[in-house]
Amino acid sequence: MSKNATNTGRRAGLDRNDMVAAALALVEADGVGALTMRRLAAELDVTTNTIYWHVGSRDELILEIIRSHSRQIAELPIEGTTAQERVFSAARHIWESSMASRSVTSLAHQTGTAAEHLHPLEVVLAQELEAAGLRGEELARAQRSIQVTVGGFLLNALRSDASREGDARGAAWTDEDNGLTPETVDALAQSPDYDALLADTLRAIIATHVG
Amino acid sequence: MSKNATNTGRRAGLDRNDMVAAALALVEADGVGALTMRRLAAELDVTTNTIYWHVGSRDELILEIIRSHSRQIAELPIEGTTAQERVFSAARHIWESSMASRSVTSLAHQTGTAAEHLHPLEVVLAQELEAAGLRGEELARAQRSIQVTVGGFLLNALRSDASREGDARGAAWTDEDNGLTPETVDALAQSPDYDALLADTLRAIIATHVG
DNA sequence: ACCTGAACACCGTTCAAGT
DNA sequence: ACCTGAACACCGTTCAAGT
Repeated sequence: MSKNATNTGRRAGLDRNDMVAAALALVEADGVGALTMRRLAAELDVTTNTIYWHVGSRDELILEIIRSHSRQIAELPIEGTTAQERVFSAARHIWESSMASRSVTSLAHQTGTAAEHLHPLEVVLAQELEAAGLRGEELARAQRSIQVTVGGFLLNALRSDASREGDARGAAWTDEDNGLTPETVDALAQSPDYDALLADTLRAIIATHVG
Repeated sequence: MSKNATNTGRRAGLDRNDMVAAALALVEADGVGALTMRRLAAELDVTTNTIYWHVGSRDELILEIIRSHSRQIAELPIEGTTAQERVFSAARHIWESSMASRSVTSLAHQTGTAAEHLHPLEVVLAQELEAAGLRGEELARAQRSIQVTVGGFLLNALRSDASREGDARGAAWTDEDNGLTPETVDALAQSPDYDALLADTLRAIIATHVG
């Protein structure tokens, strides 16, 4: 667990960044639930107070994790030639990197720091919207509509991850007498393909704003 | 705190429904954070074990709260004459009743029981989509796209509630050198009108599915 | 059957004290 | 300046015991 071999005295020799890095590693390895001050302290071979001294509080630690990870997000190249395609590409990048690091995304969602987390990619989206000719209030509406929608899909997709196997996700639809067609009930009972669904939804939204 | 005057012995005389009702009242009064087994026990003038005996666990209690509140959701009348208008109306009902009981909605979101919570209103939406001529897989895509989008807006709107006053919500946009137009930055820095934004977004999505 | 008292194994956080 | 030991005020949950 201890990463510094040149530890002469009882000083741990760790700084704020080491704490944040270890916390990020912990979350990525064992999920959001594993991030407790006591576990992190054990991982670093120090007391919880050491973390408090360097970081301040659990909230600050989480904010730093998000900021730190935010800087590590690679800015994928925007693809497409038309304005709609390029905006679509920028929007999907937000989805893709969020899904790529699900644990951190979950942490960001649970702590209300999702905006902070994805800001770099959101800037790229805004730039593409400007390139498409949008400005000011008009751009803000498109931007937010896209951001919020992607956020909604992330929420559901990450929840699907968490729920066990093919359990009773759509059981509510089959186990009751709602006046729906059998083929509709069947379709609703199956687990959705969020990836494809987001693509369709995004295209619909983007078409109304840039075109 | 004690609601039963006819309490002869040391028996509390409370059943499962009383626990769930008190828990629901607690959440609506003091928010999700107030729902601890110990606080609920104190509210009912019993020990936590009494709750465990009647309900089982905190997770079961929350599920029952959601189910109980789900039954209390009034089914507002669908408005509009065209298919698009009526689907829009059904979709907005999900948003409206979720916002009307924010605390329970927050609880449902945090515990992954949002689908359970809003299911009655989602059935109404599905029925309107069938009335609009959709069936099976085609309907499921429309249904989910709408549900997930509304969920995303709820997530953001409820978070805006929680965040203090007019603090640094859009500060990230103004405090940096992203190559954006000043009027765009200004627009993005302001707090969004989720209600109006959802209306626009829903119309865009619905238009692509029912026409 | 229904309920209590006491305890277990956790949390985040703080305070006084050490070097 | 940097870190420990011990404690406070909470959690959810369980177990043996009472009536």
